[in-house]
Amino acid sequence: LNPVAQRFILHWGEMGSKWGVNRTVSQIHALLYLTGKPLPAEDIAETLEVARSNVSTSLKELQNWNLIHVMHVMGDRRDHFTTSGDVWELFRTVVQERKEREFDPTISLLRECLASTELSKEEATAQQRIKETLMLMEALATWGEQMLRLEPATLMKVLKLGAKIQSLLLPK
Amino acid sequence: LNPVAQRFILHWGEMGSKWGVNRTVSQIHALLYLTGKPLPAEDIAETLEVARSNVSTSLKELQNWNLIHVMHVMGDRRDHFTTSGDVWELFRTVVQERKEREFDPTISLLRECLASTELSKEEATAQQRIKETLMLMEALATWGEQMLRLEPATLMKVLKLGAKIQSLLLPK
DNA sequence: CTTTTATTTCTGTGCTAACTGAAATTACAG
DNA sequence: CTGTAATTTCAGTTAGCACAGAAATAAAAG
Repeated sequence: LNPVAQRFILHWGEMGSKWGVNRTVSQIHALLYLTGKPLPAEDIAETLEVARSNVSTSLKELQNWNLIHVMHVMGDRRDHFTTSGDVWELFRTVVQERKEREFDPTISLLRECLASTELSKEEATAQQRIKETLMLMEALATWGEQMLRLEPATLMKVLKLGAKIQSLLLPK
Repeated sequence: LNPVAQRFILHWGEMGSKWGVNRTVSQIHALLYLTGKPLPAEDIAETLEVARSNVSTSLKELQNWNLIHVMHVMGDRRDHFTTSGDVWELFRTVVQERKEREFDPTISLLRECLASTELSKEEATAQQRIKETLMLMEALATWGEQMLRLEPATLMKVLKLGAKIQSLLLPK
């Protein structure tokens, strides 16, 4: 394994950990991403020097995240795995999944909190703050959904526009 | 502690864990946020039923994240802690910190990877993909910085605009 | 300066999640 | 069918983080 690739993969693993993603899972994904070719589980295990069973579990996890898919190679019975080479698509998938798994349930909970009658008037501050948290999260969720539906190229333009968006906003 | 507040705090703790933030740290922050009033470490420990020392460490951590600050109350020697009641400000702070701690170093690493001469031409795919990852991250970083400099109200308008931004983009 | 109060640092323990290696299962080849 | 290859599941181990409690330090009061 090329030293540059190795550095990338190790860093990606650490990065994953800091964001609540299993290290091996992120490493495997990084490897598939850099390699660009479908790899069988055994090769992955060898390259990353982890147990074959660990690779199996991690691949399942990556499939649950919709980040990789199985492929087959002529004359080879083994499953091979690839990931998209489009970094935008990968980004979109991760955001999408995390939104559904973590963001949406939190929004539900906040709604329930506000619907509850158990908050007395001494807790007006708390109620107000939960409300504002909910509004922020709803706004982010809706906006995120819309942004991720855009084409990568369009999305890139939006990013490039950056703060200049203000000027388009003001005339109103 | 109000049952609603309790639910909120517990959920926030779990949420934190999933994003790589220590559970107690997130819980303390949630408590301070809901309470709205400066609390001494001891009260926090009692309310959350964790060790006083644990609170001490977690408060330090929150200070490192610029999420809370120390206050003093007349006639009370103890340190009291508060967090901003502005959810936008909190959001901004977290994004800012994570960008500096995790995003920026990754960008540096990717640059180093590309500058390295160790990638042979067989690894052209890898090189290309690192490059695209770098470009995405740079674009996000720059854009994020600009967005977070905007006033909360302006930022909210941008979110509300959502995908309609496309129409403002097309005429060009 | 001594005593009390507040806070932090440190050390050991416990818990969780990750991981390995073995066993079981599944899929396929002959 | 039988045997082999591939994959998954499972049980036990390990490693790392979170945490409690004790000890140390710092700050203030008297």
